[in-house]
Amino acid sequence: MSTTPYHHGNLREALVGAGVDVVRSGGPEALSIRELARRVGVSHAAAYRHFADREALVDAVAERAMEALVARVRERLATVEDQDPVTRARRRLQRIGVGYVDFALAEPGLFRLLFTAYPEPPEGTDPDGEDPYSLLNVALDELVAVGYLDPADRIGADVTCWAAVHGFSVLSVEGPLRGMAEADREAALTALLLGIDRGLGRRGEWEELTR
Amino acid sequence: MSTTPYHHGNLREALVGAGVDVVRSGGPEALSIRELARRVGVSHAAAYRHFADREALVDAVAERAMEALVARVRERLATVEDQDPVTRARRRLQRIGVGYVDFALAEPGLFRLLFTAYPEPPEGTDPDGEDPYSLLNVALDELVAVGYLDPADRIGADVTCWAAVHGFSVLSVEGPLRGMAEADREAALTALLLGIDRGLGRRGEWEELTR
DNA sequence: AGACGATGTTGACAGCGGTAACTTCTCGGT
DNA sequence: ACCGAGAAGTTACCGCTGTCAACATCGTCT
Repeated sequence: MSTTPYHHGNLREALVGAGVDVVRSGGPEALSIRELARRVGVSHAAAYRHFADREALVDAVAERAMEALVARVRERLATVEDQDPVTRARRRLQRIGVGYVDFALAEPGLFRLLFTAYPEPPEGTDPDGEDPYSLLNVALDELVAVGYLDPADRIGADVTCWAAVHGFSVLSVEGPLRGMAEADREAALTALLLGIDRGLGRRGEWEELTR
Repeated sequence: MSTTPYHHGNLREALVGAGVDVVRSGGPEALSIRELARRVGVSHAAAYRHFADREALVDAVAERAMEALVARVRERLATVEDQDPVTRARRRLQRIGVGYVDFALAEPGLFRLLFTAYPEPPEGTDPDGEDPYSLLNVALDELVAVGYLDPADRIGADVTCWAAVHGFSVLSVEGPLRGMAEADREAALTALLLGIDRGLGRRGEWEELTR
């Protein structure tokens, strides 16, 4: 009876969990059905009872990665303590960016996986409404509400912010900015977020946001 | 004698050329040594006389892709005809961004390949000095020279611009912005480039850059 | 002429995604 | 309490890939 039972119990979860481990250490390209089956101690064909194909498995792991990303951003968001509404809103936007990049650098494998799952839109508006894009939009609406961001400039601001932060992450994780010294990267990110903040704010009534 | 000669002549070039074709139509994942060999009409192992492994082949194709990207950006750059030095410099920066994104959307396969070649830095400072990053730096220096960009803000400006434009491209080509309506994307890109321009310019002495 | 190095071929191996046919277990209805 | 249906796992196979080793062919230099 000490022999492993014929049925695993909850193979699906086990596979996804192993998938997260593999991607964390080896990146998306290390994610193979056979490798995961091996890790879980099951034949490779068993996985097909729970996933239509490799892509479905990748998607499932990507979902986990997305949850981790959102968690990281929320975490950073929670550290904002400013009282002044304007400063607070601006800082919140900044924190979203910091959290996003943080995650990308801390978990390059998971981050790359998120945008490697080519066929299906990795983010978009999740039905459960838990994606970084939503958080970003909330933050931008807040900036409009407190009067920092001109409503006319609100259009396209989401894409601009997302593109800048995502681009920075991609270039840092798998692009030419990889291998940049930590301090330099920190400075570059600060400059980038400052640039966004500056580009969004109304002219005149502007004051540098402290680090 | 009409039989194909035993030696191909210049197999390396032929393989890379076929590689470009394959990637253009099928993306980086369609790039396989055997497929290229088949297209060129040569045995699958012949490629190993010219490339150490698949990665080397991918790199060679990526180099071509990079040349095409630079060509596209230069092309766009050449269309700037403004006389006023400041406007001219600002517009040149804008054109670089437009060209970059244009290429990404026109050649998604080649663009993705550029940043799929994980192990080796795809861009970086090429010895022959022909990469988009150099063009960007020249444009930014120009902005400083004409007095539009504060020298203090020059630091990190390169990364900020690159990140924003690259991020926009990535999100449009393989990310959540894929499938966005053409007009919407156009508007979003305009807003993004405007945001960059605005974020860089000195306060006060500022005036909207016409489309 | 003849040897040699570069180039191309054939054949093999392992690992991958995916499918089919078969086995084992679980569970719900009588 | 049974027992049959279907869920879950297994083995065996296919074709594809990258990669290597052994062999064949060609131009070229002496």
